[in-house]
Amino acid sequence: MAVQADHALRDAGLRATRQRRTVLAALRDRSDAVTAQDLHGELRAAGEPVGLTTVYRTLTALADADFLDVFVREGEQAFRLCGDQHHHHLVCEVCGKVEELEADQVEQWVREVAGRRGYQVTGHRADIFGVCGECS
Amino acid sequence: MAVQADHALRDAGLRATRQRRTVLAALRDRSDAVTAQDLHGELRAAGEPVGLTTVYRTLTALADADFLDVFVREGEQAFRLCGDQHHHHLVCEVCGKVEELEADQVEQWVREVAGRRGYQVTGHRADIFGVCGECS
DNA sequence: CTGCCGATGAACATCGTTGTCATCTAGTGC
DNA sequence: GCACTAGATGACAACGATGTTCATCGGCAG
Repeated sequence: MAVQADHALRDAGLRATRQRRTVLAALRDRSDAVTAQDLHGELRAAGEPVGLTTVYRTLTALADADFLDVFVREGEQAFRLCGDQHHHHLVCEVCGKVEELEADQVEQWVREVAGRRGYQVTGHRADIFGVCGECS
Repeated sequence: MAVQADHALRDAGLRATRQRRTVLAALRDRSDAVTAQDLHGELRAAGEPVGLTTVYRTLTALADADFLDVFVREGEQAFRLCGDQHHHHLVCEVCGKVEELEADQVEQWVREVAGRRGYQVTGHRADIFGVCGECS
């Protein structure tokens, strides 16, 4: 696993440091999105000495490399490990759990609309917010 | 027009002040999204004495009343006057122009997915980013 | 017209995030 | 192994967006 993490980091053009491995491992263990500050707090509480700046930089770097999804809520950004394929999200607003979705219907809609209006598509996003079965 | 603006404000439970009319008028004149700071700067430059705090408060209040759409880009939020019906967006990343879309396909997809996974839907968003005909 | 209460705005406080810089270390070449 | 160097770290400062305060102003109901 540590090896996998190293490869992932290497692929992103990043060195495999203890701090980065720690951050990646922490992200692997959860299906909800975390804030840099929260993650930093948890790592510190777990006895992992990692600087706040480093957590921010690591998360940003991983997000830039498309390893993480970024959610913006209430003025702060939360990160979450994600698949490497294009996908959409189903987010539980109570427990914060995130499920990834494929959506051919949406992809098709995007192509249709953009084509009809003469736009060249550079990207799109489609997310659903709700309350999952367990939380309701 | 001023009367319309007053009604709009009244409907939102807000008093029709000179500053709010000014902000609303400025928003009416553009189809791209503006930042509170930018709008404040422009109003000041145009000789309209409006406080930054007031611009923030007015935009937030109008957004809460669903008069404005809120976009988040690069850590700051941009506001844009929008129709009162639920809609999606087609955004030109070059000129910033925003077109509103209706999308039954998307609505249907949302219901399907949520239903299948046992979620109660509280909201969703679907936006397309691209380059419009004029800009490409 | 008058009074009340919401609205304003300048100054200040806060909070998430990014920049700085001296120090450290992963990973390469020997 | 070993030394070297570019990249990484982290304590701290700085920054920009937004929240708060409070004295003052003005919309609008009566």
